Amino acid sequence: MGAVALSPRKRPVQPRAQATVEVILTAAAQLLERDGLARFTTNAVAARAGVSIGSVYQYFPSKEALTAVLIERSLAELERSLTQAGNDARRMPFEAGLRKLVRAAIQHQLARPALERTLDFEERRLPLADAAAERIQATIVAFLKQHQGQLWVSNLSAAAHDMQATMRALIDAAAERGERSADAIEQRIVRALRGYLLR
Amino acid sequence: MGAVALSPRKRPVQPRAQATVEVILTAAAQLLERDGLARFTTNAVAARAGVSIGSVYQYFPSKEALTAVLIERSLAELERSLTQAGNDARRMPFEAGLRKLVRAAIQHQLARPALERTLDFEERRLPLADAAAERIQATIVAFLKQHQGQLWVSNLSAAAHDMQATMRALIDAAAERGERSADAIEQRIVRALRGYLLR
DNA sequence: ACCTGAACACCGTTCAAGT
DNA sequence: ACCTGAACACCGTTCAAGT
Repeated sequence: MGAVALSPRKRPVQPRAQATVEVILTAAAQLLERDGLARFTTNAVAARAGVSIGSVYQYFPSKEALTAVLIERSLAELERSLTQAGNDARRMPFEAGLRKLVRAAIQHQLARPALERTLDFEERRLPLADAAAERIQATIVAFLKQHQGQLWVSNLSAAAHDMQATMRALIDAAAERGERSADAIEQRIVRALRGYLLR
Repeated sequence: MGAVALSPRKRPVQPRAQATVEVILTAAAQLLERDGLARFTTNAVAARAGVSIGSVYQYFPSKEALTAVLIERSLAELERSLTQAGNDARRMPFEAGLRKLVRAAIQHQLARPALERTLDFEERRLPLADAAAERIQATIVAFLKQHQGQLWVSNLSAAAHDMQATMRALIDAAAERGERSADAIEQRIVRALRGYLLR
């Protein structure tokens, strides 16, 4: 029935408590990375973090709230490098700028491919209204707007959405095959997006 | 520790039992479609199917075995329409053939987008060795081989894998935005794949 | 052959009790 | 303020008992 509570319950004020929260989040990330959602249990998180289950629920109102924080942190990180890439791209021709954005996404996703893939899935399942996600979308739309004259697409917002989906899919697919060369992945994504976008 | 058992446990021989298995699978599909993995419980499946939980476990050794059968059926269906499309494509130039394949994938995925997306996620989580999936891959590789002279890609197997990932991503993204026009989706996917593939 | 439902181990979450 | 762990409702899975 009721929606799942996702926002952290209570802010840790003492340094000791901040450390507890970090150790819990680290354990959660490691479990999600190693075993995916299947063995991601609150008991396993507490055990791996070396705290009692009660401590987990003191700061996180639900299992999903743990995932939500990991998603937010990941998005904040992606936002930082994508904003930087977007700024660099401003003085570049279309394809060089596109390459900058693609490169930022690859580096982010390829750092921890298994974790990112799971977070991604949960991101679409959970009703997060994340500000970083909206700024990421806005950065891509701004890039597209800048080159709109050369582009085939008219709905820039939908195009930005499709770009993110395509980048994620091709990075995940490469990671699944065990590929690790960012250069080769970059080239393929740029080719696909150029075909999608250009007039 | 041990791997999850995925193959059906026992074949229903009497018509009554075949009906039981079907009603269980239908309930499972409806639950997955409506609520995703979150509320997909064996108890809910049994209740919705109107059978006892014992009956579910008589035919399926685990919850994942239910999902596995749904995945296999979905792949078998996609294989049928993709094989047909591949045959039609044989007498066509590259882009018309590509369009045939893309159209088949769209029609399959857009029929039940939410269900297909969840099955897709589980497909990569579960250790399925599905024959239909390999024939789908082979069909796409065969198509690529036929036009290899015009193509930029050298690793046809990786390219076929990327094509499937791209198609799924762009169909899912469109479905997520509420888009329902197969024509518009087709055009965007064909543009992206043409850019990816062509020299 | 097929179906049932109580039983058991485990998971998500709460809460009274401690420091 | 922070932490603990027993307690409870529920879920995955089994199995003895039925037709």
